[in-house]
Parts: sequence; structure tokens; C-alpha cells
Amino acid sequence: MLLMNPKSRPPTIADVARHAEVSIATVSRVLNGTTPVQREKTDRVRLAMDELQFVPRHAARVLASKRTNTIGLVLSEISGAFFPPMLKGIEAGAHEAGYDLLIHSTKKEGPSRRPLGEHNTDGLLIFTDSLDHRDLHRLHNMNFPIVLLHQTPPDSLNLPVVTVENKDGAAMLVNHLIEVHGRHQIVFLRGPEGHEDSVWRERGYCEALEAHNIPFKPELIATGLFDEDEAFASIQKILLDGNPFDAVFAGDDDSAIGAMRAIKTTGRLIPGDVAVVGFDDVPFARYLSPALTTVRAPIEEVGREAVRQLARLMNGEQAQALTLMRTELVIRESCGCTSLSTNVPEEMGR
Amino acid sequence: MLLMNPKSRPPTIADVARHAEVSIATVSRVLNGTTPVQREKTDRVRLAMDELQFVPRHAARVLASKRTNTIGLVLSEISGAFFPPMLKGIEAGAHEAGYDLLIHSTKKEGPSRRPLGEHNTDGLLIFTDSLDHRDLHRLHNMNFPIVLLHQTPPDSLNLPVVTVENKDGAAMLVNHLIEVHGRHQIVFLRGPEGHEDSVWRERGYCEALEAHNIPFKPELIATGLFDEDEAFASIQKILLDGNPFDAVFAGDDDSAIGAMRAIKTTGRLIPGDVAVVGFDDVPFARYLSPALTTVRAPIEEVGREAVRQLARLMNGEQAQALTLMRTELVIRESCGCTSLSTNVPEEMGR
DNA sequence: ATACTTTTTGAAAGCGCTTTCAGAAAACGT
DNA sequence: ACGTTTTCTGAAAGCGCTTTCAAAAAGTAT
Repeated sequence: MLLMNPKSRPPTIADVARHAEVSIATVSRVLNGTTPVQREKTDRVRLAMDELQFVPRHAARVLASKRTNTIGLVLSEISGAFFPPMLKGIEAGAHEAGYDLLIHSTKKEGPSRRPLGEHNTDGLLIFTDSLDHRDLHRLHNMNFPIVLLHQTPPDSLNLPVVTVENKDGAAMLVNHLIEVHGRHQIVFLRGPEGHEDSVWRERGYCEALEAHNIPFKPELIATGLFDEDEAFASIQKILLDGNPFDAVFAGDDDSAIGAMRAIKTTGRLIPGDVAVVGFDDVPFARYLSPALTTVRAPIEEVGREAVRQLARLMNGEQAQALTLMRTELVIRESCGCTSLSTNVPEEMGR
Repeated sequence: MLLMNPKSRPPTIADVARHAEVSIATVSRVLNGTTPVQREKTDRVRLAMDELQFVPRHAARVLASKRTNTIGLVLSEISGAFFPPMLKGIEAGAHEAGYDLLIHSTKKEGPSRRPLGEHNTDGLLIFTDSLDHRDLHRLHNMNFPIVLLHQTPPDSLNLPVVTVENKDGAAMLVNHLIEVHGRHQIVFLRGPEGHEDSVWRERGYCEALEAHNIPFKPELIATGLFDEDEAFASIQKILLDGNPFDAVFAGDDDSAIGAMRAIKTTGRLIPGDVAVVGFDDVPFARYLSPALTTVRAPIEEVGREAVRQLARLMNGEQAQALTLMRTELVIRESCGCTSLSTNVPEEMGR
């Protein structure tokens, strides 16, 4: 193993050039493949790079080329069952496209008002409302590549969006409750104020009701905040108020757990007395008893697709204004269906 | 709102200097607070920066200062219940310390053998064995700040490590099984080959047996790969082989699910006939029936602490060679204890 | 006032790479 | 062989910022 002089600084492109007896420009060219270089020289350069263990200084390339080769993910908080698969998809997408991923949390901005990395990235993925409208406008005005995740653009800004078919998924779910199980008094638990996914799910809920001529009852709408305890409390309140219901669409799976707990507490049976369904299909949904009927969103694909759209933007191409990833009904037991393989994941037999 | 000439490129420090009628150096100084600057000039500069919406070019600072203000997280794959909280901790730690986070996946290296970001980060967090020993040696030799996560250094390299007390946690768990529930035939399900966490958990398992003079039986050791289906198969095999056992320490929670399924399939009762315990305390552990007794590792804290150690290294200070985060026994039902509040999370009453 | 500190400031030299630009070399045509 | 076109190549000019360095300004002590 080649030991390098401990005092010496890491090799630069100039060292490589000297070592390979070519010009700096030539080294740069074999590094980037921008211009053909004679075979023999290419080899010499490659060899030199290996021997010197040369690693190009990212900052220098960025400064000179104005391309960072990095995409930024802006988000307000890392949490929820939702986040990991999305990140996984984004990471995979970035990797595929040859970009690095810079994570920028906007939650309670640190000591130094560190500026958003516009110049430090080639494009930005913005999750939900992690960035305020002012910044969004500014970036949009300067024509900076941006893709929104799970958030439609404010003020009719023309920014591409990637999200899931919340409305259709919710409608499928509620239709199932109505058509297959004959439920008509369906509670809906809203997510956090302003949460777009929740808004669309509610819309799907309403459409399903309408489609079956079931009147919308405001007293069956409550707030679950996509949170277990909040949902628990909300369902308890509805029970206390004496509003009858035979099903709960909990808004998301976390809320569904809370709802189930609240219902069980009263001695009611799930799904006999009350059907409970969620949304998201988080990993533990199948382990609940009864196993939770819900809607699966291809979250990982959302992340991957968002990167793809962003890549198009960064290449100067047009991106799709709205990408809606299809959702899928996951029937288990909590709706009243009977699963043959209780608590057994589908993949079991593989 | 100040509209800028659309043709104009983003403002540079020179523009700010001109605008504020000071030198470039002065602008840099108020930007970094490196040297005191007259109050009045400071104000002028600040104003100019605001008006021009100046955002310093990251690359330029890095190139000039040799500090990237970024730490890199190197990992081979984003997955597992394990990952999200760890990332959350790391992100939080990085944010606190004023660093950005660059995620670098080494899984199936992309098209261009993109070099690891040594020069693009001030320090690296290396998760499990996402980086091969050669690179590790090289980085170590050049005295580059590195902290290992859940992996002790190979070849007695002197690199700081942050991980959890797997051995103690496992021992506590097995002790509980033995002392409280009188189990003596305890199956252990190993994790993936070479997985350090698994090795230590097994060691804890062995120590607990020894401490109670229970002979170690090789036929009670099997492989669960920290995977539900694999664990299912392994337990089935042990059952088929007719090796009697009255408890399963599943290695991790995922395996525990598989183990529970396999045991239930035979009609045996949990925990009556067989106690099952896991490790990790993933979110759904409490929702299983019976609720899973397991060990909670402060994963998020691991991430945060790792960043802290790395920060010390980057500041030229010494880091702690080994940081073991304490684990905690989480007693639920699957070990044979009876929980008063079945399936009800502790926080319920808040 | 004068000499000597101490505090602020600006000029200018890089940081390591990409990218014109124009010249050199090679390839081609006749 | 010579003029042209096509390929390759090197010199040099930045990219936007930090950081000496030394001079200028302001403050203190004599």
C-alpha cells in the first residue's frame, strides 16, 4: 500500500496532471468525459489518479461548473410512519440519477439563520409545507427547479407536484364500507389543519357518500390529527354525545388505532358493531386485531418519481404538473371482511 | 417587493460590498463575524444583503475556507424500523451543531464510481459496515473525523463507536424469562451473519444462561436474520425437530412476530406454553397480541450522540472511544407478565 | 504634541476545478 | 506534396468566497 507523506495535503488535479505528464485541462476532461482524449493519455491519467488516490474536491467543481450535483430535500420534521419509505424512494431516485442528497430541516431554524441551499443544490424537493410561500415565490421566480411533495402549490404557482390519489383511495374505502358492509353512518376523522392529504381524503369520503345518496352529517366529522390519542379522544366524544355510527374512516392508520381502542373500551365489537378503517397501510396495520383494512399508498414510488420529475426540470425539460400515484385498497378484517389467513402476511408462503 | 433584473445573476459578495460601499473583505467579516466591524458599516452591509437578497454560495465558502459545514452519513441501505429514529437523531444532532447532512448510500454504487465525500464533508458517520475496510483505513490514516455506528472498528483501528448496550439488554431480558417466569429452554434467533448487534445479544443470552447455571444448548440456537419470515421458518423447523422449548428470544422484534406466528400455528399458547420476547421495541410491538415484551434501545439518542462525538473530533478534541447507550427492559405480555392496560400505550392519559 | 498601541479596513492572493480559446497534431482530400 | 477539415491539447481566465498582510484610523500614554 502506498503510504503518502503525512504532511502533504490531498492531491489536486494539478498533481495528477504532473504525474501523468499532461495538462490540467486534460485531466479534467478524462474526469468528466466532456471531450475525447487520446486513449494513451486517458490511461496515464487514470493510472495517476489511482496511484495518488485522487478525489476531486466537490466544492471546486461546483464553484467552477455551477452545478452542484446535489438535490435538496426540504422538510419540517422527520417523523411518522410515512417518512422512511419516502426517504428511501428519494434516496434511491437520487442515486439512480447520480445526485447526492442534502437534507435540510426547516424546523425551528438553528442559531445562524442559515440560508436555504438554493445555490448549494441543483434542485429542491419540498415536502408538505416545510417552506413558506415567500421563499417558494422567490425560487419560482428565479426559475429554480422545484418539485412539491404532497402539497399543491399556493397562489396558483405553477410548480410540479407529486402526491398520491388520496381522494380515490378514500372513496374506494368508503364505497367498500357502504356497498359490501352496508354501513351508512360513517365517522370521518380529519387530519391536522391544512394537511392536504386529509382534505382530499375527506373529499373522497364525501363523494362516496353522495354516490350512494347518503346524507353528509357534520356530527360524524371529527378531528383525529392523524394521531392515536387525539383520535381516541374524538371517538370517545362522539360516543358520549350519543351520535350513532356503524363505521369509522379514521383518516390514517395511527388514528385508526386510537379509534379502535376507544370503541373497544365501550365493549363494542369491531367490526361487528363498528367497522374501522385507516389509510396508509403502515407496517403494523396487519398486526392489529382485527387486522386493519386500509389503503396503501406507494409512498416510496412517490419519492422516486419526485426525483425523476426534478431531474427533468434540472435538465431543462418540462415536468409533469401533477403526478398522482395510484392507491390500492387493502382489505383485511376490521371492515367486516374475513381474512382467511388471519394476521398472516401475504408473503408468508414465498 | 424588489424585483430584480431577470437577466442578472444572483448577487455576489462583491455586489453587496459595492452596494454598502465597503470592501469585499468587510462584507465577509460581517457575514462570518470573524473580526469586529464598525457598527455603522455592519448595518450598511446587513441592509445591502437584505435588499439584494444575498445568499452566499456554499461552494465558494467551502473552497476558500476548507470547511464544508456538512457531515456525511454513509450507509448501505435505508430500511428497517431501526433507521428512521436513528436518522431523526442524526438530523437533530447535525442541526444543533450547525451542520448540514449529506446522505451517501454505498449500496450498489451508481454508474460513475462516485468518490466518497471525504473532501465534501468535515466528518463522516459510518453506519454498520457500509464502508469497506480499505476506505476505512485510508480515512483513518489521513486522520479524517469518523464515528462508527453500531459497528466496532475492524483490525483494531482506533475509531470512536456509538452503539447500544445490546449485551446488557439481552441479558436483562433473558434473566427476566428465567427468574420471573422460570423458563429454562430458551431459543435464540440470530440476526444476519456478521451483524454486530446480534452477536452481542447472543452474548448477553449466553451470560444470562451461565449466570443461572443453565446449560447452553446449540439446538436451541437458530437463525432469524432479523426477518419475520425467516424467523417463522426457523421456529417451525425447531418444532419439527421436536426440540422442546418454553421461550423464544427472537433477536429482534421482526423475528418475534414470525416466531409468534409459527408458535400460534401449532396451537400453542403465548405466553402460556411459550414466552416470546424481541428486541428493539419497534412501534408496533405494543399492538401485537399478546403485546410484545422487548428491550428498548434509545436509537434516536444514538444518532444524536454520534453527531456530538463527531463534532468533538471535527473540533480537534478527543472523542470517546466507545459510547454505549443504555437499553431498557419493556415488559408487556408476551413474556408471561400481565399488563394492566392491555394494548394501551402509556401516554394515553396525557 | 509626539510616539506607540490597538482597532478597523482594503488589496490581493489564493482555494481546486471547469471551460473558453486558439494553436498543434492528425486525418483527409486531391 | 500541400491545403483543409477534424481532433486533441494546453494556457489562462475565471467561479465567489476567505484570509493573510500591511496600511489607515483611532485611541493612549508620555
